[in-house]
Amino acid sequence: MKINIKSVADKAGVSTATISRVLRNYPGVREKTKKRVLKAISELDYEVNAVARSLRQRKTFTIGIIVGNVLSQFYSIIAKSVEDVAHKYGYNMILCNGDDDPEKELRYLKVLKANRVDGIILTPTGKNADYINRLINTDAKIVLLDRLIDGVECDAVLVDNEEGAYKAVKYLIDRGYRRIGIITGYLDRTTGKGRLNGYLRALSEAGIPRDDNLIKIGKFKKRSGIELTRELLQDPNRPEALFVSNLDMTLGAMITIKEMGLKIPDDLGMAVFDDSEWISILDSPLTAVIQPVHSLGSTATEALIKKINGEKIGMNDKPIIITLNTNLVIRNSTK
Amino acid sequence: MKINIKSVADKAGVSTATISRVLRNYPGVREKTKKRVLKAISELDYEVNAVARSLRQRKTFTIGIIVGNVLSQFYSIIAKSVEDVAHKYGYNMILCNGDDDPEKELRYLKVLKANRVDGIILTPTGKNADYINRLINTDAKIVLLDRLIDGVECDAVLVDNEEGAYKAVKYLIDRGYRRIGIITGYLDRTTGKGRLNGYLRALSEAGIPRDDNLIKIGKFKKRSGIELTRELLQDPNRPEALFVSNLDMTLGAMITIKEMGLKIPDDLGMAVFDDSEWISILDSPLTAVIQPVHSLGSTATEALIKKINGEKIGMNDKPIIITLNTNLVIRNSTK
DNA sequence: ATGAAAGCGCTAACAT
DNA sequence: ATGTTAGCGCTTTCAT
Repeated sequence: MKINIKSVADKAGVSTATISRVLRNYPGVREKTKKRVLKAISELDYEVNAVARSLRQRKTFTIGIIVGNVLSQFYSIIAKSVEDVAHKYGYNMILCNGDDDPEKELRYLKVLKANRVDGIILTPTGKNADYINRLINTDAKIVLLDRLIDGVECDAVLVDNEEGAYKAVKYLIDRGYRRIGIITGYLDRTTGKGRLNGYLRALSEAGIPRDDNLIKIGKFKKRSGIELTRELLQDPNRPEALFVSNLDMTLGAMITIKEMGLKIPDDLGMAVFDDSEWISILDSPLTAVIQPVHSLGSTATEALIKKINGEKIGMNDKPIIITLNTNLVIRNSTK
Repeated sequence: MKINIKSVADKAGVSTATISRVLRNYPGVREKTKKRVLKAISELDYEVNAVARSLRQRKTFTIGIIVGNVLSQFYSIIAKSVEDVAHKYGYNMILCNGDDDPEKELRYLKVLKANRVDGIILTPTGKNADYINRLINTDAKIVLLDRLIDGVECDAVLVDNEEGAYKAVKYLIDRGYRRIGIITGYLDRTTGKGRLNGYLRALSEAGIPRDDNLIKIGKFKKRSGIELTRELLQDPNRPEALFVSNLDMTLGAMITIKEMGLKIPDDLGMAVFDDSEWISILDSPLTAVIQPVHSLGSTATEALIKKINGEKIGMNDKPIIITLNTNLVIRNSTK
């Protein structure tokens, strides 16, 4: 037997309108009636049908989030912080694993639209600009996280990648290193490009000429870290220090370094982007740029919910881009 | 201007029923009509309203999953594997972070019910047995993951915790250790209890008497790992080897061990439950019990979808409990 | 304070 | 092959 608002109404001897009022704590229901209704609800184990409610109210109280890959620590922290804030405001979260694949991203954007989520937080691949622009034009509420998209004007929450990388590389330079290698990811991404730029700025400020042999571009994945580190370190004229620009690549780098039998900091100085507790218990804990990952997620979600509620978050209709700062923790990975 | 199935119908000059048929690839629509409809759909950028469809079909093509804590590697792998399989069958996933908190668990169970998800995968806290039984009785499709609940009969997918722990501890014994400490979590959980039992079985088979000073029970969290390891190792009569029964506690244990300046394996032998790539690049990579985490998630999801489709997965209406095996990887954490 | 009834956008049974 | 229509379960306007 299916129970719905009608069953409750019948049982309580009132109309469905009254049940609805009680359900939403609407004023104007006599205390006595309310009691009777609540009794019926509990006796029938009635739970409102959110699907029907969403249809009627044109509001789902659900936000969608598309992340690159839940398996990486960065995104799982994002997922958690988004969910925390969403929940605080009574929203549910549909988590989608975009896998950094533009096709999956597009598919999920469509799924989220079909499900009429109230808003979307997107860690964009950088593609699908057309579709995303169309969404924005049809009044979809979107906040970008961690990266921007060429050709799309949209509110976003980012990290100051350049400054973070700059601080780390400058630290290496201050410690006396001159030949510093960098391993970074996709340059068509805000993150990859920014981190490279920070590296270059630190070098140039110190009057160290750019050496393209020391610059390796990969995919922000462990595999890239393994391979690029090998390329860099097998060179007879290898760098004295390494800056690795995300955690997954750092894992890869450490695998190669261990395999080659190199010791940090004796054989190689190191600084990395992204922190992890595992990094801090390594034999030589790594100096790292800490991203405010939790704030990234919560800030984006707060902004999204404001947008959903119709509050303006930027000024004069320009999209707002919030940039959060990083911190450098000094550990024992340099001489 | 809102566009719905009616707008498309008007534009294509057919009835909404025909649009619906095209949308769902129903046979019995003339090719020519279909083309016209598709054209109208694309021109209007129409996307079906899944909320309305769900209401009508009484089917949301959504499954809910409640995990302990997405921040831990274990659960994020689970989330990913569940999502992969769900997606393969055309289901979306609502991810809920139960935080191992019975109240949050209950709240989320209600949310999922209200949203009429087609099924639920639950990593249970062990509480809320009454509510969960009521759900099951009202025909909700639920599969438990990783743990069981006292007083609830429900399909489940587990790991052979006892056997895994047994193998690890037996290995330590085979390497010559006799005084072996264990750090484990909640004994009222299938996991905590099973892992302790495996430890005890290995000891008893080897004729080593149980020593309660060597058994530390905590919360499966980093903090417990830190504290319990300290208790164990500060004892003048400290164990020669340590078995830690999950990854978060292992992180904690390593923090304490590093802090105390102890060396593995010289000062202490180690074996742990759960693997991680970080564990394998430690100075002394740890011998570890590998759980088939990915299979856990995918097996549970496959089972859930079968249930949703009305296929029986157990025999004669008994719930089915699938137990997956673990593997022991030997590394360099013992003498 | 409460009820009647329309309608959110879709699907499915039935009719043509 | 296509259309008509009722209705999924709720909310909301308008009556009373």
